[in-house]
Amino acid sequence: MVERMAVYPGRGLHGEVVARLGLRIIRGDYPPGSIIDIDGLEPEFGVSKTVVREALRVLGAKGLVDSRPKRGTFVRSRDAWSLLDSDVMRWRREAQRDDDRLLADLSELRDAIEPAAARLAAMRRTEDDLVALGSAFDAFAAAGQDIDRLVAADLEFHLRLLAATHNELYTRLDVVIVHALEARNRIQHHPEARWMDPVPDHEAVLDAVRAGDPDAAERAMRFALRDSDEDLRAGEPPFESDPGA
Amino acid sequence: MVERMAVYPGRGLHGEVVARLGLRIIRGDYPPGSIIDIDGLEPEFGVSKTVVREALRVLGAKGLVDSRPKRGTFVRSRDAWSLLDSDVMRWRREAQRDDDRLLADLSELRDAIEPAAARLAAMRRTEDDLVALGSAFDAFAAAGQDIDRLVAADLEFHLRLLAATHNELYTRLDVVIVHALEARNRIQHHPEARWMDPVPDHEAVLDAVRAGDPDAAERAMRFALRDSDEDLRAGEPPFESDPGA
DNA sequence: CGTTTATAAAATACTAAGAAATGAAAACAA
DNA sequence: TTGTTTTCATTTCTTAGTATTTTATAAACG
Repeated sequence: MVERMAVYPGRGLHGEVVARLGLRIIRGDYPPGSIIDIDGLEPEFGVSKTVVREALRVLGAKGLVDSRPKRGTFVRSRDAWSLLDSDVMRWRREAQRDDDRLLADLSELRDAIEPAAARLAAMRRTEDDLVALGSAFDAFAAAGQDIDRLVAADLEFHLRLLAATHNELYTRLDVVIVHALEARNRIQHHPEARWMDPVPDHEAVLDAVRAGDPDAAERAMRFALRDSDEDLRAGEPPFESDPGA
Repeated sequence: MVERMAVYPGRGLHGEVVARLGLRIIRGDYPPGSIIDIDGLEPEFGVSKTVVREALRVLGAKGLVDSRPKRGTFVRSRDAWSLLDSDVMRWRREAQRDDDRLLADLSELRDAIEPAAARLAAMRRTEDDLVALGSAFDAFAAAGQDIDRLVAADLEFHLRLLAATHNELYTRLDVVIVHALEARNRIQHHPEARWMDPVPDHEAVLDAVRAGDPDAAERAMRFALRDSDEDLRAGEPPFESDPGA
């Protein structure tokens, strides 16, 4: 099983402050440019100034805030935020500010990354990669109607594929896959809306990667993503395409 | 001009510690799993324990370290590092540990991202985007033999293109472009190795984006990237392809 | 009148020392 | 062996105070 771990919250009191402040900023409670009253924050969270400062350092490391003598601690403009950071992404989803737009952005990024990753994986996969991909696929196929197992196996498969590129930067884009799938699964909640069977699409990708056929792998992945997108569009606004009925 | 700003170093004493420790970790001075003696660090950097702690918080936010009671503060395994973080990327390049591999990884990522970005840009570009792209291109064409101006305009063009996608996640992948170009320019230092004229390739991209033709934009970008890669291969190992001469 | 140079103040930045909480491992008991 | 308690190293947090940086203001100067 692939392990992933978010950094914040966790690890003590200050992590709590990081999480809550980060969420607030992303939610827009403190608009960019506005100054955060850190002395007022201290009693609010019931922690000492040191903890607040450490939390702000962490948020600063993720591009959310900056602080200078005489000017104060302020929220940086949105284009300074590390939007690809795992925590920032999670806070964004928790804020549910623009979940639709986020999902759209994530999907567009997947469209670029995953076919290319499939291509690279077909060229570079090791025996271990194939074993991992194979077992993820098997779990996928064996999940049947169990939504949770299905979702987990789906994620596992795509992450293993990224890893099989043996390109660390592709591998680190796992955050895109994780949140794209989570966001999608939230929308696609109603189980009775039987979507297209995803197993054949994934099998085609796996076969191409096994065969070491880059072109086929890329093509199969494009196909799988398109099918998945269609499911999504079909799942969301019920029968929007049939207003006359 | 597009503004970019690295977060660390800067902003006081603690930023210095962050930068130096980050570089050390990425350079491999403290191998993953090893425990960092923070009490010993204190006199070494000549700062108080608080500053060391804040620096470690920042590094923790970027996935480089973690610390737990009774176990100590330790370097996390490499696959926890935020390799897409701007600072981590810079430290990696400063460490020059595996600059070749990094450049290869970056190029492979560009191959996936930029054609897709060109496609999106062709569909979504605003009038402002076209003005910005146009002036970047003009600066590019007018740079002549001035390497520095040429490099700056090149970067500007590609960043503007990312921005024209109007997809924040694509836009934030600017870090990939920035470091890919910087790493490339370091290798491609010798100016007399006259590479292929890059202006026509960029012009084709610009024209397609102007015309709102996604397919043409994607194609043109692929073409430009391929030419650029060939320049690189031609520039590095002199005449390796002609061992018999 | 405009420009440079001192001054003041507001906020962060840093230091220092100690108390509290945590959790891993050892000691102990069943 | 297995489960429970105790120990203790280490981080975590608190508190209080000092230093530094930067901006804005005002004064001196040409």
